[in-house]
Amino acid sequence: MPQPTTKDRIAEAADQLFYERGFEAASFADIAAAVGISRGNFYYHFKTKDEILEAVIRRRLANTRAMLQDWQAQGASPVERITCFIRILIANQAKITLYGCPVGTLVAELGKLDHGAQGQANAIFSLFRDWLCRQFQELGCGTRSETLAMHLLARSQGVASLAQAFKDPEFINSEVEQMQDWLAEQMPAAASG
Amino acid sequence: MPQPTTKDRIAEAADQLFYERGFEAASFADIAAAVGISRGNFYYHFKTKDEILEAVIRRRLANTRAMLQDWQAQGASPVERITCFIRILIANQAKITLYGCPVGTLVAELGKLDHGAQGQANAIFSLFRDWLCRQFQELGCGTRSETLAMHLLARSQGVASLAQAFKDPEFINSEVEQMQDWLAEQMPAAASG
DNA sequence: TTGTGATTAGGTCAACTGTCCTAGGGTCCG
DNA sequence: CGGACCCTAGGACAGTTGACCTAATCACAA
Repeated sequence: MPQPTTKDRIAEAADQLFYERGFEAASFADIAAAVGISRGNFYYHFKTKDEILEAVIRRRLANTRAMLQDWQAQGASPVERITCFIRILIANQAKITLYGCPVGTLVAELGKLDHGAQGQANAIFSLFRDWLCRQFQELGCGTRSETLAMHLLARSQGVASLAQAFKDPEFINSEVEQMQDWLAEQMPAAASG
Repeated sequence: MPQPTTKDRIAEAADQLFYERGFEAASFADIAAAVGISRGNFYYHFKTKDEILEAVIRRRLANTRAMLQDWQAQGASPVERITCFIRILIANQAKITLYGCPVGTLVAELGKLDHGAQGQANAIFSLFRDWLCRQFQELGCGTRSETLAMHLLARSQGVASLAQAFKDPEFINSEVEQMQDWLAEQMPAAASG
């Protein structure tokens, strides 16, 4: 299909607005204005706001899966692939400085709202965690792989949080370098060197 | 004063509710119910919601300052004092697993709302950063001190984010241990050992 | 052409928000 | 007693929200 459907365009606009303003703060009217359709028209495509949220999460899950597959194909070694992950922070530097991590901020907000979709949103984190875990296993980290994956995920989250708080994109560069050094230290062969 | 004023009780209840539900999601009605006063009565004590937010931030700033002073008195060495900081994650383990970091989630939300008070809320982060920076300087880390302070702050944020996302208090213990090991490595005297 | 289902615009609805007003209950002082 | 002042309760206000309906429009097949 060459043309994206209206449903897709709504999901795309909602995706962006949920990121920039948060799930609750982004209203139907905002999304409608962004797509260029009338407010009432929403009901035909999505019956509730939660349905839009689900569509946005499904969209992000699909995009994340595709990205991970790309990295799997691009990176020759596990270290190169994990480096791809670390570099998202740089690729999205400007947006992260403004709005933080899309996944982290959404999961945090849904958690505070006791929203049932928090589990679905968290599946994006799980996607990254499991993929990273597999890379560390290939690297030969064995049982430590899951711990290392969670550790790297946490550090990325922390970097995004503080970069947004202090509006400091440079901090991202500094931490990314440290993460790459850390990654080099995790290679079992180099551990004793 | 043995009895806290109504204004203080409002600020205290708002503090907790802003933490648990977020600033926007916590309504006047919620806070009023928590304090046990009528909705309309708010206007006498706080003219706008932003005034309540300012009071909450002032409250948190004061509490943070007091806590840092306590650590300054308690910890004999800089390492012990920094360890105090790391251990807040464990002291507040249950709440962090439910609601994340109070400072980080508030700053992130205010940032997304383009709220003018983000700078004030961020001052809490600066308080921690500057205090940590001084500890690292005393430890002999010199010019690296500020980088180390920001790094430790970021890691704490990351740990809180993921603990809340995965609802996993155990992850906090695991990361706290690593942070303490990392801290030991930063001591210049032990760098070559 | 007519018909049919997909899509849209515009508008209504109750519920809730932060804001604001007013009447009155306390308490102290003269 | 009476007036002044701090505090409170309850309700009214305009604005916004998500939800929902209906009539009109579109594309396309028979």
